[in-house]
Amino acid sequence: MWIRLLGVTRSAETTLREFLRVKHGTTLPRFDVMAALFRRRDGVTMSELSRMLLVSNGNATTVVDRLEQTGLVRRTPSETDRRTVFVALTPEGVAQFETLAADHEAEVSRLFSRLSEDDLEAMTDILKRMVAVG
Amino acid sequence: MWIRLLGVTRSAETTLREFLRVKHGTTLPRFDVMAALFRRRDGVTMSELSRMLLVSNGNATTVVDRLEQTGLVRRTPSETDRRTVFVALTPEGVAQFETLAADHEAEVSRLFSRLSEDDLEAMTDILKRMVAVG
DNA sequence: GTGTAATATTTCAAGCTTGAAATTATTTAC
DNA sequence: GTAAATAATTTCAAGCTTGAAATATTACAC
Repeated sequence: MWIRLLGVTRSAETTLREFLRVKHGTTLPRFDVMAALFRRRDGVTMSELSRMLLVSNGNATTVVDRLEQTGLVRRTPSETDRRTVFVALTPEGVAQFETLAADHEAEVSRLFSRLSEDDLEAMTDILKRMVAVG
Repeated sequence: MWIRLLGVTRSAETTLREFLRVKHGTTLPRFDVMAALFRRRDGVTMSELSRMLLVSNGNATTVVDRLEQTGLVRRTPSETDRRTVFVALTPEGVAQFETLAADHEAEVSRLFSRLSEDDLEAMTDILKRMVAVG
């Protein structure tokens, strides 16, 4: 089961990576960061971000660095705690993500088009119960 | 559903990576290669290997390079086709993998211990139908 | 208030991963 | 038989990812 789960996930990721690269000139990690920031439009801390994406802190730093360099993302130091930094999409980031999002959504639907509504529900239900044994 | 699938898979991978690092001083990609070679004890070509693991050719090359350097894996040029190379576990590789395998298996079971037999079956069934829309 | 622990982020080295280009070898169409 | 297409592998640059160490700041115990 685990092998199969990994296989399906990897295939889907490969397809999505290719899709983002060819059609939108971006990468999966960048998309993931932007999606997280789009969901939390007023900004999140670096730690929150890496927890949301299940990646290391160092990783979040470098991906945000690159997105910041291309002007899609902005860092704002917290005024109350000088350790923390808030990250948020810039207007350009929001705009670019909006054009990506619908397209990406369609691609995901296409990828899983073989599954019925019942399948999706059953799958989601099981996945919910799977979270974090640690 | 896709978000959740990705989340569960990433968490599991993180746990397994940590497990392999701490308990066995190895990495997930190395383990994956060894597992593939263990299943096909008489050897596979580099291309077969990367197809089995769903990684790029270049990636397979570098992971095999490192495993070869530490003597766990051996490359043998084909006698009939001078382009192809067979990769196989060395006796040390087999021995090391055997001690890993049982332990890894137990860790995977532990990770998914919340699921019933029925869940596992339902999940496997759905995953089977999900493969490769492309 | 001071010292210690905890928290937030970045930096760093090492390894992983990709896609494209390069190399070498085989097959196929004429 | 030869040229072109196909195939197997490696090399390469760029980017991703991790875990640990370093830095800076805040919270807490006393």
